Amino acid sequence: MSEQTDGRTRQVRIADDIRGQIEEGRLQPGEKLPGLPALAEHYGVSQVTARQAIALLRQQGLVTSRQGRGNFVREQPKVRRYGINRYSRSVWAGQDPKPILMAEGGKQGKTVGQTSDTEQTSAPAWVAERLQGVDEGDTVWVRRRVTTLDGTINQSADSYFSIETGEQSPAVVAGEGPGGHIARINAVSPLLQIQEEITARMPTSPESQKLDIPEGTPVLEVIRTYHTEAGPLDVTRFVIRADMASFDYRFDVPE
Amino acid sequence: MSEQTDGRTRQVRIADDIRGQIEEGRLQPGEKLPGLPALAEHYGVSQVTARQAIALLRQQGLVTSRQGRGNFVREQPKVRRYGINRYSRSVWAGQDPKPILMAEGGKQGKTVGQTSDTEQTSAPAWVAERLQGVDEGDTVWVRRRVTTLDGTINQSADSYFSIETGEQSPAVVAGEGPGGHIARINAVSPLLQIQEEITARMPTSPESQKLDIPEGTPVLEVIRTYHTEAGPLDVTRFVIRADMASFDYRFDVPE
DNA sequence: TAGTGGTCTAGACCACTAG
DNA sequence: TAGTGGTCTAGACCACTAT
Repeated sequence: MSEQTDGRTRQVRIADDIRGQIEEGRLQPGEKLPGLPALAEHYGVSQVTARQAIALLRQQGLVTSRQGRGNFVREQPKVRRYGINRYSRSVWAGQDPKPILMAEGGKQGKTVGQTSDTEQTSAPAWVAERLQGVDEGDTVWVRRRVTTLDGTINQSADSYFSIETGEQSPAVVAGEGPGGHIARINAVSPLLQIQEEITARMPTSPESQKLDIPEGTPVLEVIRTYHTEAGPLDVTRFVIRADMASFDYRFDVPE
Repeated sequence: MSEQTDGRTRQVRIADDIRGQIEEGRLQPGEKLPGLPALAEHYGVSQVTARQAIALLRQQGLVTSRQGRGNFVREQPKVRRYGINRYSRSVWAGQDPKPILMAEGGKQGKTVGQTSDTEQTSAPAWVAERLQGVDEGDTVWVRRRVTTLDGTINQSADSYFSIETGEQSPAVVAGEGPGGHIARINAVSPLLQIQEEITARMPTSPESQKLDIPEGTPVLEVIRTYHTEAGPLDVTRFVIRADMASFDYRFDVPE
């Protein structure tokens, strides 16, 4: 096992040591760690082992590595708070509402990107479970978007609609037209409730690439359903870098 | 770089290949992967590189490794849904309410563990921000708990209270007495609103150990504040295995 | 060009599990 | 005992960054 006293391997012991230095503030965010040769020398291990220790820290989201430059204590990006008042009627009922995501904390945020691309696919299970009258494998509409925030890619959002919705109101599916998306939904059928289901997981490799997610950063997966008088109309799955987002719910005590 | 055609390294290419097999269902959850020597042979790489590919999959939460046995496609544990009606008045206003976490989906769940340990500490910044009249570093009460669910450790919960709350109602701080925690809070001052703030991150090494979290599994960090007529009384931080939890919020469209 | 991190190899050795 | 994964090494070579 090549342990020495406790049950920790060399790489773990080195990682723990460095993590301690970060937590104590002796290594500041953005600061460069000693190079691999120096670390290997200092701890009396091979460079490969030193590198493994750094890899552990990277997986914990504490360190980033930049080839040809060095290893650095990771700087935490600003988190955006997603409060429920970003859905407020007063926001989207106006004529030129800001994008939903911008509703709150949009002070220093500038949305760029917003790739939008609409097509048909077969409904995944989790969509079928939530869209009325849609079974798994049925053809549905998807609108896929990737949003950039302050220059860094932030989230992807895939919105699913039934074929019927597409026929009745193409503008909703295409995400175009006057008045903002919620307002358009509301025009089709009055919007009653909003549901958000949240989990977290590690991104898959393609997601890491697509969203440019650094190692050691999980994603929040949010499934949002717009419940209208005519039933659920829009089921959207957001995948958001967890280190850039915080969801905030405040509600009365339910009866 | 030792790439061949695209920009992917060998380890990534192998990992992607195996991930594809998992997603297609050709490798079923719980199934054993080929051994490292076989993988190395099949892909024409060294065992170390094959092992690295497996490590990537482990980091993505797709594979677990058991020493002396092999690598296996990870089985997803059952997720528990945390809906807001676990806070319903009708649940805790009764005389012998179930533990909050059990309120919903408690059909097959058996809570064991529940270590509880109350002491004083100095308030962290995030507590001071939320507890009225408490500054960072002030002395406050903490009650720390670790909850076991169906035999596996599931979450830790640290509840913070001001010293005043401790004087006025020791039972609330100790988490003891008749009627369940929410009811006790409500008795001190009527409970008006509940706030939950959610993020996700990778667990630190000590947390991984304490909560027995497998590699590639992030944690959800939930900060729950009980807002009473007299202000926020209880600020609790939950750290929950993300692969065992899903939070569900459904609310009316805010004005 | 020199220094940094990243990938890969071959081989040694350790620890755990099964039969 | 044989097979599995886990750690570690030394050294080769690649890719990126600074100067």
